[in-house]
Amino acid sequence: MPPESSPTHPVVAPHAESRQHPVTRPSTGDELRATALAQFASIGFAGTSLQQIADAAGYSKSSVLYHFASKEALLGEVLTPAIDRLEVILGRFVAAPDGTASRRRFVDDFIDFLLEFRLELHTFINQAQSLRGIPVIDRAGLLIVRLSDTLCHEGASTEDRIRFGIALGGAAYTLVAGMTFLNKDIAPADEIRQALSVVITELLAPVAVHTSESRK
Amino acid sequence: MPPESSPTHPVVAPHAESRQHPVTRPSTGDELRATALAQFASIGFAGTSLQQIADAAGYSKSSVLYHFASKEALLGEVLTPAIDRLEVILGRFVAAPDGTASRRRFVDDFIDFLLEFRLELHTFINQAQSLRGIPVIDRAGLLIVRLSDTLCHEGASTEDRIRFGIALGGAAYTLVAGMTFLNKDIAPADEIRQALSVVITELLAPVAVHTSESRK
DNA sequence: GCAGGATTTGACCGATCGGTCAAGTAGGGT
DNA sequence: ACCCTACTTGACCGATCGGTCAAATCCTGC
Repeated sequence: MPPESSPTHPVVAPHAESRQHPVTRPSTGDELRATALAQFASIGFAGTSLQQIADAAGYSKSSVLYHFASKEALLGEVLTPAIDRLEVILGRFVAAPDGTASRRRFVDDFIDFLLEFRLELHTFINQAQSLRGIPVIDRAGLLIVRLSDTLCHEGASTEDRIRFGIALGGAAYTLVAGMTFLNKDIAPADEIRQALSVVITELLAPVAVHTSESRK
Repeated sequence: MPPESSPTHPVVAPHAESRQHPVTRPSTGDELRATALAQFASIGFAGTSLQQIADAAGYSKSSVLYHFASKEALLGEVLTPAIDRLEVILGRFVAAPDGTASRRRFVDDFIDFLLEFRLELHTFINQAQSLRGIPVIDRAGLLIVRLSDTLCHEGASTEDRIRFGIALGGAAYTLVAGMTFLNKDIAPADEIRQALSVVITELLAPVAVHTSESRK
């Protein structure tokens, strides 16, 4: 029976260290997940073969299928943490009272999400339509729609929707594809974070104004 | 020998009508190009098989390979018109004197380009990294870099680069993927155009200000 | 009607696809 | 020593991959 996924059980190192320092080396499953994610994001799910993933990670194809029931299951395990995180962010946002401060914190949360799960977002964003029917994809799709509806309310203008779409798709592209051939990783990291914050706020702020802080 | 590509020669209908009215039905090559483009954009080049393209277009796989030398050649013919158009737009922009009016016309040209070649742009934008080495892809990559450099000048800030990336990737995403599951094609078409114009100008205007119209 | 190029197609090729299976190795508890 | 579990792997399966080729079929000028 494959090692069950849910929490990657540490087994050793009683003094819990979360990051993969040489003390707690990443498990085989983690290596495979990371390798698969990189391939899914750049070549696409349909275009990535289990053999490629296995070769890139230094295992055999059979080992990949030992750790994950199928290629789709592997995709599910790869994307789930990102979707969980996005769900938390959205939940926190709808729970808080409408207001500028709440909006601002949401944007901050969202940018943290973008930076941490850029590959997962890029994978989902650009392939959701062709992967419809896979549970994890459908779940993510519903989340995105909920997010859009929450940010734009019901009577949102076309411009508001387009602002949200450009922020979402633009960030996903810039942080993954654009990063590696527009600016050759010339990125002081926190400089990127700050620039991203300015632009995303600029894109999503008008939406906030329309819906809750319109005429003060 | 396959029918040569360059200009789709009409053969009939001396009174030239460019659009595919029932009078001049689209040629087999055009049908295949359109079908392939749709598949490349949604499933990805690597994930699309010649069989799928043939089936979707109502031909056999052999027919596809009769009209196009290979899968890569098909990709090339599909993307080339868009790249040609982009090249013209960029050329016109660098030829004109730096100024706000020139910038504004460039944004208009660019939005026309986005709307007309949305599938081509989406295909290239999200798969350029994994398709490096294919001539048409490398050519498009160079164009994008030139475009970025022209818009941002040399000493452009990280924020400027990110603005350009978000505008480019965001528009490509919104017009293709976002369109079909965020807003169920509720799009009065010119309403989309206008909203797009506002948001793209907003994203690229600061770049213009920095480089040429900074301190008036 | 007929010749001849343009087009379409099915049969076929070696390679690779996702996935199954059984044989094997490694190591810890007893 | 023993066994049991976790893990890894190569051989193998039917299906499909991109691509070749030679027979059909279609269409047009004569």
